[in-house]
Amino acid sequence: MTTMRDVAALAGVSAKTVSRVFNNDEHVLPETRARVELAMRELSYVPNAVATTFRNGRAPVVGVVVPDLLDPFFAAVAESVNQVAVEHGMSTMVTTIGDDARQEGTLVGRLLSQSLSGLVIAPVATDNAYLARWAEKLPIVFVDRAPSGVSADAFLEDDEGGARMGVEHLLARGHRRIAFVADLSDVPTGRSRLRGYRAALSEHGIDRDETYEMFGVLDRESAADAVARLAALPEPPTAIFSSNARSTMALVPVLRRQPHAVVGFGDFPMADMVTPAMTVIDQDPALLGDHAARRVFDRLEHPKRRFRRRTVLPVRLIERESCKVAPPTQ
Amino acid sequence: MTTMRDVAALAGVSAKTVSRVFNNDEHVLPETRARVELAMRELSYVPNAVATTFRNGRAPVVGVVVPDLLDPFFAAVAESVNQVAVEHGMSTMVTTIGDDARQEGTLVGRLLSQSLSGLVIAPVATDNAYLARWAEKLPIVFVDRAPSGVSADAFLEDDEGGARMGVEHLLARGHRRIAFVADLSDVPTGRSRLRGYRAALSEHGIDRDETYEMFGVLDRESAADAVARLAALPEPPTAIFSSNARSTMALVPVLRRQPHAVVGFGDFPMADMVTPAMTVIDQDPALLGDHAARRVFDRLEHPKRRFRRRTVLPVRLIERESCKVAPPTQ
DNA sequence: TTGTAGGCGTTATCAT
DNA sequence: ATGATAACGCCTACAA
Repeated sequence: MTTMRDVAALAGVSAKTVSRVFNNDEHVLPETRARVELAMRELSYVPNAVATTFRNGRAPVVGVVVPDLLDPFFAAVAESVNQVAVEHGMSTMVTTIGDDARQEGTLVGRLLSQSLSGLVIAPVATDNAYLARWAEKLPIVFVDRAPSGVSADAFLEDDEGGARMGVEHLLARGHRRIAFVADLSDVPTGRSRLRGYRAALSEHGIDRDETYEMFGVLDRESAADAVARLAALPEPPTAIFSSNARSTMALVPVLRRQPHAVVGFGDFPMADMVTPAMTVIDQDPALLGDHAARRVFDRLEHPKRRFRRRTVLPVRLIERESCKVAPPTQ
Repeated sequence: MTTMRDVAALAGVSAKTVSRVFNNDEHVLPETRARVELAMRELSYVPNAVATTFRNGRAPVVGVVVPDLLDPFFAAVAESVNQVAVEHGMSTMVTTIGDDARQEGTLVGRLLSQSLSGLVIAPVATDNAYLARWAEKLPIVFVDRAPSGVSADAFLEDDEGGARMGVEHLLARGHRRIAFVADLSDVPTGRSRLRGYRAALSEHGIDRDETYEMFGVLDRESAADAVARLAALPEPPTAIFSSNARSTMALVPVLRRQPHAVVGFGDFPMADMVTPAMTVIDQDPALLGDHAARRVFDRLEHPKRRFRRRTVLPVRLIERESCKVAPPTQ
């Protein structure tokens, strides 16, 4: 690997001068510059980015931590963070942590020990206190899920309001027995959405029925199972509010056999083409990722400036077919 | 940031001893070890990974380069590379390069200057010669698309055979006028699939009709446009072979208005739930990514060993509904 | 068993 | 305008 010293030797200057040329420092004579540039080309010099990072204690890299890249929501977040990073001449380092909260600290720590310039994280752990010691050293921005145990910027979507909107949509169509399905019970977003669901019901004078709240709907099998259990209840629900896109997608096949009016939180590709076409609360993950990434760079560029810590982006309901299953005439 | 020196000072030993303790070196007295470990905990010492990387010239990081994370195919590849990396105690650095081949060199160069341990790449550029100088320094493994201008390991799916299989499926159902749609004309995978398409036709004595070969089908709008142009031909095709999942997904809405028998290359989420349910050639991107990542580590662990350079994974046809549109009775 | 010296490649500081 | 020096944190080689 050619280093600056090699280039310097060939050009008959010091390493520092090569450094100056490479970094477009003004204070280099044009002819010196020319000689150095020639030498650089001759040796096809590429700087060792690690050495530079080591030197200034900061890598031109933004870390991205998401549960799962197969979820189009998080893929979109990662994608847009990456775009913004590239705009700023940086790279992204993406790590997925799965649904296992216990791994989170280890994996994120491994990432952060790389002297990243910033971090965008959608955590799965309910306690992110392990990030506190890093937060002074680099901007950390939460997306999709609020920080807990550490104070940091956060870009969230209106989980509670969105859930409420979805449930109200079902109520407006005459449904009274509305179930709630979600993937895992302890994900922060899931909790907020559950709150919104309950709020909508209680505002309409409907008593909460815990047997209507189902968790663990991760795939088609568990979705079929959940719907079967709901159908077996003495007063089976006529509608379902699905708390996240993954659960919504898993529900689609069962709905053909056992129709229920459904509204899901989170749009997904082809949601309008599946049968039934799914009515969803749309979140715009790309925008979320974009905001988060820009905040990282804002913080880097203006260390003193004060920013709003928590930004909640609105969501909107996209009406398609799945909400149109009629309630029983009473 | 606490360093080994800080820990050493507190524990009353040399930095080297701290290093030994941290790396589980045998030659440390239990009591010394205990003192050092206490000091490490007290200062909550985390090693500077960049310094280590700098020192041994190699980061515990595998690079992943894909065109686009929103494409579930590449998301799955990235996801499984990441899993294998984590298994080996490493992280992944994912960069997306979009469809712009000209950016590829720059972005990949930026990535590689970080002293990565290995690279898994699904290139968009038709010439990857810029990788030649890196290939001696770290294992580079191509996925999905074969290397050109550099020799490297490659894990590919059987593009030509898969396309042939898909077209033959349509032929077997009585179609004779079969169109080919793809995203971009110069992607290597697209070329192979076009070859397979042509081969299947010619083996069945059908003359090639270039007006049946459409490119630029990237989204629903361009898909509608392409189908309209096909329908306007003097002898409009009755079936379509779609060269990739993105194009196939884009085609779904038009097919409802203008039915054609369709087989697509590449499965996608919910393909069985959309209307019409899409018949596809399935590729298993997770397996592709897994193989590629493992090859990276195999190369790292056995620098001398010889490996098969090119591995082609089989594909299989998943029959659903979209292929069942009947050809006109003649 | 423990410690010292030196260097990986780059760049900030201070001279000249 | 250019150069010498030193330092970033860690680890290998060698010494004690």
